[in-house]
Amino acid sequence: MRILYVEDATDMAEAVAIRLSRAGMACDHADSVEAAEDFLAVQSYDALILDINLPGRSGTDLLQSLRARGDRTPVLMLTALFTVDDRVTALDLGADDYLVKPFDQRELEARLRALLRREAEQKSEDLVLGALSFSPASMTARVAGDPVDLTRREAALLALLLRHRGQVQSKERLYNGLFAFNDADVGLNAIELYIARLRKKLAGAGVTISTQRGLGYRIDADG
Amino acid sequence: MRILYVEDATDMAEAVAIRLSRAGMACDHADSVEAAEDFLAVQSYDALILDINLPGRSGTDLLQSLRARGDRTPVLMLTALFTVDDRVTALDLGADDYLVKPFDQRELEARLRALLRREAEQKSEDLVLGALSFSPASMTARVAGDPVDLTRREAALLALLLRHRGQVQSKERLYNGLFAFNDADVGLNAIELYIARLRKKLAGAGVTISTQRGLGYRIDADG
DNA sequence: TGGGCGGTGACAGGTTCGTGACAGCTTTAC
DNA sequence: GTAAAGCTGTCACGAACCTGTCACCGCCCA
Repeated sequence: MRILYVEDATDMAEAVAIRLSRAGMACDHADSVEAAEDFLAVQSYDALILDINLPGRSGTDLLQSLRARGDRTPVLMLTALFTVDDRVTALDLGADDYLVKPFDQRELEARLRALLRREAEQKSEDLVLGALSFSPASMTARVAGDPVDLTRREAALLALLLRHRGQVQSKERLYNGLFAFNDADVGLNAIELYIARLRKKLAGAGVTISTQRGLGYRIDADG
Repeated sequence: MRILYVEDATDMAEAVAIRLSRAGMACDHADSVEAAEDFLAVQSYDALILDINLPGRSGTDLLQSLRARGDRTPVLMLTALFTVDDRVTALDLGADDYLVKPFDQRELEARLRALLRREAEQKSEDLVLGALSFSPASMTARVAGDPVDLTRREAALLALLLRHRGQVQSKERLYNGLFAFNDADVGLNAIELYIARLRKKLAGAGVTISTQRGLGYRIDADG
C-alpha cells in the first residue's frame, strides 16, 4: 500500500511515516501542495493524507483539483479546526474522512485501513483465501487458525497479492507498493526474494503463488 | 506499448531504449525531427519522448505540427532549460509532461508510466468474448473464470485481437503491435507461431481465431 | 499439379527467476 | 549499554522457461 502524506511539519511527518512503514505501508512525504503534485505526476497512491493548513496553496486546493480531474483516490483530511462547517466543507469537496489534530496515531492507522478496505470493496476486515487468512490490522496471517510468523515486508507483500487475488501483479507494481522513494536503491530483485520467502512460509496453506514470466505474480487457492 | 524516443545523443538514446524495453515497452529511436516524422508516417505510438534541442528543426516544431493535425498522442518533453516560461510554453503547445536534463532514468520511466496509465485508464475494462475474458490491467486471461497462463507476447497478441474482435487484423499490423523496429530481424512468421500457441491455449474457450488467407486473422465467438 | 501461404514440432539462445550464502542494520533482551 | 537475534537486501550462479528460427508438411486456389 502506497501512501502520500502532505504535511509541512517535517518532524511530525517523519514520525507518522515511520509508524506507517512499520505497518507495512510505503509512505512518501510532501511538504507542500507543489511537491505533492510532483509526486502525484509520477506515482499513483492508494490513499492521501492531506493537511489543510499548508504554506502557500492550501490542502483543500489540492483536493479540489484532484477531484476536478476525476481522480478518486481516497483522501483523509487533517486539520486543527473542529467546527461542523469545516467538516462539512471538506467532505463536500470530496474528502473521504476527517481527523482533527492532535490525533492518536493508532486512530490514523485505523481510519486509513478503513479507507483502503472500502476501496478494495472488501466485505470483511480479513483477507481469506484457501486455508489462509490475513488480518491487515494486526498484519498477522493464519493457516487453518494457526498463526504464521511473517515479517513486515512479507506481510505487506502478501496483503498486496491477496487484495488482487487471481490477478497477475507485475513486479514493478508490487515494488511500488512495498517501497517508497526513500528506499531508492533497492533492487527489483528484492521482490523475487520475498516471493520465495512467502512461498516457503505458506507451504501447506492451500494457496499457490504462481509466476508469469515477464508479467508478474498471482496468488490463487489450490485445487 | 510502443514508444518513439526523439533524441540526437545516440548513446543516451540507446541506454534509455534498453531500459524501456526491459520494462516491456517497444522503443524506437529517431535522431532528428525528420527521422521522427518518417517513423510517425509508418507507425502509430502510445507515447512520444521528445528532446527539444535537436540539430535542424527543434522538438517544439514537431510537437506543434503533431497537434496541428489533431494527433493527441501523449508527449513527454525533455530539455536542458529550466525556466518557468519554457515549461509553460511546452505545456501550452500540448506536451503532457516535462522533464529537465539531466534526469534520473527511473524518473523518466515513472513519468512515462504515469502518462500511459492516464491514457490507459479509459480503456482498461475487461475484454469479454464467449467464455473468454481478458483484463489488460492485470494481463490475465480467464476461461469460464479459470485463469489461463499466457506469456507476455501471447497476452499482447490476444489483447490486440480482442480490441478489434470481428475485424480482420493484418499480420503486419499485429507484428507492429508486438515488435519494435529494433527487433528488426524477427520474422513475420513469428506471428503465425503465436497465433498457433494462442489457439492451443484457448481451446474450449468458446472463441475461434480464424485465418483469412493473405489478409490476416480475426477472433470471434463460436456459434 | 504446382506455387504460395499458413501450421506446427523441435531446438538453440537468451532472458528471467529461484535460491543459498552473506553483510549491514535494527530491534530485542539482558 | 552491550550482546544476541532477526530482518533486509545484495550477489552470484544455476535452473526454468520464453522466444524466435528452421524445416517440413498440409491446405487452398489458380
